[in-house]
Amino acid sequence: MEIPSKYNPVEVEDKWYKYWLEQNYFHSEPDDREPYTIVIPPPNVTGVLHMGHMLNNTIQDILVRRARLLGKNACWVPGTDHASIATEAKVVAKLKSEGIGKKDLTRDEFLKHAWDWTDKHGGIILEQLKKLGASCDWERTSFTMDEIRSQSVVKVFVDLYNKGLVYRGVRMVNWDPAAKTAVSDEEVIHKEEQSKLYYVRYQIEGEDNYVTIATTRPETILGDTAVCVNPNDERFQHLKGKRVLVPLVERSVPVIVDEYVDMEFGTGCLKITPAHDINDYEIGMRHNLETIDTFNDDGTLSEKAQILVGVDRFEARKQIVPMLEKSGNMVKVEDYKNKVGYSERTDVVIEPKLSAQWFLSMEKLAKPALDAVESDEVEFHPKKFKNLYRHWMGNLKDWCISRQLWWGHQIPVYYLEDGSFVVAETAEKALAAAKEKTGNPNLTMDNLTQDEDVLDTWASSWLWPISVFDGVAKPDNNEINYYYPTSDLVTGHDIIFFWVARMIMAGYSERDQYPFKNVYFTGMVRDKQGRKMSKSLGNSPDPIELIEKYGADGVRVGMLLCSPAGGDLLFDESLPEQGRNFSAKIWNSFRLVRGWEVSDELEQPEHSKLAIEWFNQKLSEQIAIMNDHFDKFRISDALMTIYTTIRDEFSSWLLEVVKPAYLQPIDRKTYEEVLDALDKVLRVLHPFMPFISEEIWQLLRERQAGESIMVSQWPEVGEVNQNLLTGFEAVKEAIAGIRNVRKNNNLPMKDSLELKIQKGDKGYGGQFDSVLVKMGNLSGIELVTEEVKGAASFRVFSSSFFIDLGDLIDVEEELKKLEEELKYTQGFLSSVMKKLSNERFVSGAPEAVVAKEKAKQADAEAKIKVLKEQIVNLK
RNA sequence: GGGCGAUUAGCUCAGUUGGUUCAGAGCACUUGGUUUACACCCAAGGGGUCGGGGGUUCGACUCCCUCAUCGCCCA
Repeated sequence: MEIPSKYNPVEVEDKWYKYWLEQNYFHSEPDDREPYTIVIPPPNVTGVLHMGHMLNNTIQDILVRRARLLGKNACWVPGTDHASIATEAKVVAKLKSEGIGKKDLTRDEFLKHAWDWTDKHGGIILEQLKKLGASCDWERTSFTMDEIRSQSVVKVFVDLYNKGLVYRGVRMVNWDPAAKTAVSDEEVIHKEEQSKLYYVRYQIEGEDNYVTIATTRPETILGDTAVCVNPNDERFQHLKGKRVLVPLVERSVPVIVDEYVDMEFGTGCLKITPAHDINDYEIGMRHNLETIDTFNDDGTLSEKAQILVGVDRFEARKQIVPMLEKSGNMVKVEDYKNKVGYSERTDVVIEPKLSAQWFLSMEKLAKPALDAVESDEVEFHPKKFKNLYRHWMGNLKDWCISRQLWWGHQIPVYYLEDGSFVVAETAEKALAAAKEKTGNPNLTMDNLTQDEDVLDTWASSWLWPISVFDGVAKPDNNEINYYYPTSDLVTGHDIIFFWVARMIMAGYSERDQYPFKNVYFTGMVRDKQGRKMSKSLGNSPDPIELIEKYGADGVRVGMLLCSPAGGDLLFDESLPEQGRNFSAKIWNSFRLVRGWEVSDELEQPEHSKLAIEWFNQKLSEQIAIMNDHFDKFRISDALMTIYTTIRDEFSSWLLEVVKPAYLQPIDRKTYEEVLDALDKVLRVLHPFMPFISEEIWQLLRERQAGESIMVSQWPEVGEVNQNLLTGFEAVKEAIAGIRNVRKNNNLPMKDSLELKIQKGDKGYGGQFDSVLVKMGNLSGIELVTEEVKGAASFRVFSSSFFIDLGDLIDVEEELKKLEEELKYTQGFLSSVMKKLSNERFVSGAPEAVVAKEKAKQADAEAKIKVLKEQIVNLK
């Protein structure tokens, strides 16, 4: 068969992905095997694939593919998330560009547009993941707003309501005036800004005196209902019991006292606007203050403001300043740095606003979820995120789960005409409940109005590990019983609260069990300069272009090479390039092997037999190391292990040793054994580089139709013979020594050399002589009992190796080398002796440690003896 | 203001619960190499008082205290 000299990933990757799909290898059904389950963090339907997804899904695919090779029933459930705010914003924007306003549409009409939009864009990311090689069970693809998932969300809402955990309340919420909805605390991003601190004076009612307050938001004075001072503040004792007039609107409001006021800040005198500041709201509650909401939902001033009605809040701030100056109330303006909350979704400044919302009480839900992580029932990788989690879980506020949007799950609350309500999964059930509640059998649907709002998107994604198996509506179905709890979750640490914590809560609340055993937190992908990747900076490469350039395997390797768990990773194109280069290396190794002519006549040479024996042991050792890395979720370490094994041990050592002379055939036995070794290597490589491993594996031997490396087996780790491994390491060193002598003396590889060895006590064993002869191109090995005069030399352990150079030897150079080596060894010995002569070390340290130090002493002493003799001989 | 985390080679980071030559890997760099798979390569090499200081210990990159710098989260 003709093997192309260059590996072509694009062609190969498409071919095998198609094959895997045809063979239905990705699909899982419950059976007798141990399940291994991952649910994908569902990407937003609005999104396109970015580097974060690449990292995240590469890791998931590695875990799933390895589980499959380990013989587990692996199931990776894909899907997407409806992303209420983000999607609604996109749809509104699209409609606007077509001249359609959301207000012009009915809810149903709008939803039709939203569904069209979702149908068109929603699957893009999943399609892109196929290019990456993701082995998801596509038959199970779920969507947070499909029928089963929607039923699940609604049912859970009703259940939690019936348990008394869902309640309706008026609260200060984070209002997004652009999206016209409440958002959760987690969706508010605080940014430090250069702003102004305005000093405004209020006239004391009935007097000609004033009191000055400081504020960053002068436009909110229109909603002031008090001025507050600290009860301990001597400066303001005279104000107690008095009233002041709010500037411009001339409203009379009381002066109140509250410990909350910081005497050091500003003037020590605080204006109170209960409708527009969370702290003011709480003070207002304590003092029974009036609440005047001076803003409309879109951030413009309302009728209640009396002036500047209809003007946007920022414009109002600009306009009110000259008005206050004119009225004589503006005292001064200072520059001031403060933090301002922005909406994560729309990037507009969040407005604290009082409104009626649905809340989920967190206290009961949080307890088991916190315990689970504390006790490592759910394990976080890396562990450091436990601290963050504990801190957050200990300071939980109730979760505002309603959103003033249309795109999402409409809240299953139905209001009667008298304002009371029933909560039910469907309209029919609601009607029945309403009839029962009112005792009026004649009620119809026309008498009921469903709550306009939808639920927060996270209120559906927190059920994801359960709802993808329909475990909410049918809590005892086969699938949920088999696949749940899932095995591992891989996600970014930025959504630990949004998503991970809430899934754990839902897991215990719904099924009294954790949703996943392990959580692997990935870092954030940043650019080379450490900046977050973003569209506006244009610093994010297009993943699909990267795949086309370096191959999916290359990109996967590149993502992992720099990605310790939890730490941010700085992405640079040299990384996938390195991955691509590695593909080429593997390909060329394979080409070498497949290019050999095989002879049935030839006996297996000793050196080949030894090298194969050694490599099999070495590979076993390396796989054991990889298994350990996997167990501890050190995925990039596992990759690095197989990377160096292939590049160094397999290609540079095994293949070089067994390689026949130019145009000479190789013996059958060696050839087959090398193919077997490569077969194993490919199988442990497969999770990381699924495509090239499949391509080579298929070309390696005749395969039956329907066979694939992805459903083969992860190699077993056998007994490892440490003597063999250390013996071979000694040969490697000896060969390096010979190469050095050649290099230093300009002795070309093609000229064979005679090697003399003086064995020490525990030195070179001689078992690998044939390997040494081949790799060093030696004409022979002679054992000697004394140093060889006038020869170049080097030492491995306590053996000395000599290469007679006749007159060619540079005595000065050789002496210099020996002196240096002697000096180093003596220094080493003295450090060992220092330990051994320390009485407290000998008595205090474990026996094994002391024994090792003694062995070091013996080795060093032997080496020093040899070196000294040689120096004498040379002189 | 509160909390968490980090600080190790030019860069990005490991260092597995204090003990072999433990100061490492990859990349980058330097030198040499058209050996008959691979220059997307091979071989060899340089480079760090493990942020500073103190402590515990026979022994500290590792544990404790403190300071400095940076980052993240929360208020």
